[in-house]
Amino acid sequence: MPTRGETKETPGQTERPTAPAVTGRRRKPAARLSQPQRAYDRLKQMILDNELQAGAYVLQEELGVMLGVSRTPIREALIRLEQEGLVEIRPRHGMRVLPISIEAMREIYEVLTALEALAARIVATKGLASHQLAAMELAVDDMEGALTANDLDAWARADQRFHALLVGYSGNSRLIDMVETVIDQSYRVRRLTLRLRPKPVASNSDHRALVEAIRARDPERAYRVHEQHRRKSGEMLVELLKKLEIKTF
Amino acid sequence: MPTRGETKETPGQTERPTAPAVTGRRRKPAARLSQPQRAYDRLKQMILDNELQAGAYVLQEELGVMLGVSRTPIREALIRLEQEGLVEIRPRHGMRVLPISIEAMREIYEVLTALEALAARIVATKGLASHQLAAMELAVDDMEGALTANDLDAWARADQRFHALLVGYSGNSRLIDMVETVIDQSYRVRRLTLRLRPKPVASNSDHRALVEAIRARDPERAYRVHEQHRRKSGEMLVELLKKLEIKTF
DNA sequence: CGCACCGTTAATGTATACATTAAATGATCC
DNA sequence: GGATCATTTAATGTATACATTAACGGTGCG
Repeated sequence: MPTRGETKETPGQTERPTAPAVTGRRRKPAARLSQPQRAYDRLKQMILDNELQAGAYVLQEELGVMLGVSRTPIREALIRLEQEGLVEIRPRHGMRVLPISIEAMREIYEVLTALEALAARIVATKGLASHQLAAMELAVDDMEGALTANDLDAWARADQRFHALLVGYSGNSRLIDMVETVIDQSYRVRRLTLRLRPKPVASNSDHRALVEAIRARDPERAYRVHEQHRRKSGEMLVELLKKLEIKTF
Repeated sequence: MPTRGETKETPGQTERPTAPAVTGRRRKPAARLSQPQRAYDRLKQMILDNELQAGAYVLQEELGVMLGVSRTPIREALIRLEQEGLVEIRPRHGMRVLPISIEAMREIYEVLTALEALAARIVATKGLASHQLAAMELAVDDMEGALTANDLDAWARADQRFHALLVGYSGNSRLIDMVETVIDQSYRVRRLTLRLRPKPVASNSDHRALVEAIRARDPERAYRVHEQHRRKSGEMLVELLKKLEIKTF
């Protein structure tokens, strides 16, 4: 497909190229963020960091006290978190951090695989500037280094960066948002299983193969390689969860 | 940490098998819906029906008067609509119904194609009960009948039903939600171009081929057939929009 | 005549008061 | 003793009052 510059910028949604963790909306760098935005950021951070235990009910009032605001901004933050699938709002019981079931992980990796494979195809079709390719390669190098140094957290960060770069380079804002949503939903499980899973050694050759396919401008190879990659890790995670015999996280 | 309650069930998200248009959340059949839910439903309906013109700014106060509620439920509804990519909230100008650009349509059909093709693969892998296959075939029959009767609106409804059935049968709630989001985002454009596009005659053989692949339990064929189908219609729509030389809808 | 500054104001952001309602409790009756 | 129903109550749902702030227009100065 010709990468013709379309008419203009998309007046569509918020854009957020490779944001790492909690961002949500808003982009004003200097402006003091609104209370709902701050509440959203902090709550999301607490959920992802497991400071708010999955399954736990917390009342709006308590959340307000925790963050030093009234219930109004809390409610608005909760609505967003609910729509992102991180919490559930139950009429008289407060909000509940949603546990992730095995079945949920299956669902998540199913869509994640399809979406990221699509991103790989798009990126390989468009081609990348050399500094973009370099950024992806750097991420792979960092993963390799982290593995050698036996630093699993550093590996996870670099891996996350690699995938975020790939998806971000697709330029499709809807794709980017959707991937972020499911990545966030499954973040806790990945984190908690990081030290229980086999060392991610095979990952790296997958990543290098993807970069090569992109460099070679071979969309179908990029698609296939990356789909396989995500499918494998998804299946590994689901199997791991089954073995752990823990129903939810 | 104010941890209350224990890890109990593992209900993922809201489920909504084949809901046709506006639903959002909540499922209580008899219960009177909350004001935010009602506001959300009505506003979404008005947006999709083009009663709220794309690009138009409307103040929260005005929306409240329109729906007979205060700003509080309106705000909560707007947050959801914003997150679904239907409106934009601008600090002092009210909310704005987002116009759909050509670029946005490209993005939407890119992810829609990937997600529905995934649904086709899943459904063909699992297989369908005979009444489910019958429901899909009925939708195809209805499309055919509508075409013969030259009733484009009926055709569009049946087409929508067919695709909703396919995605719903995948059983993947995240997939279902994501498809619904982009379908809603692009609804207005499809509606407005319904009479400008060539008669959707090829569609039907695609649909029949998909049903056949599902019946034959051939996931890769189902995937391929449906990806082609959505890709074609996406490209057709984008080309049509370009020809119309209208930048946004 | 134009530009910048400042005060006004309209709209939102936020807190709070009030209404509603489902859950919990206890008393009563079988 | 147990179950049902009325009552209480705690939490949310909703409206409203108040605070904040950016847009706008007018005025004065260069």
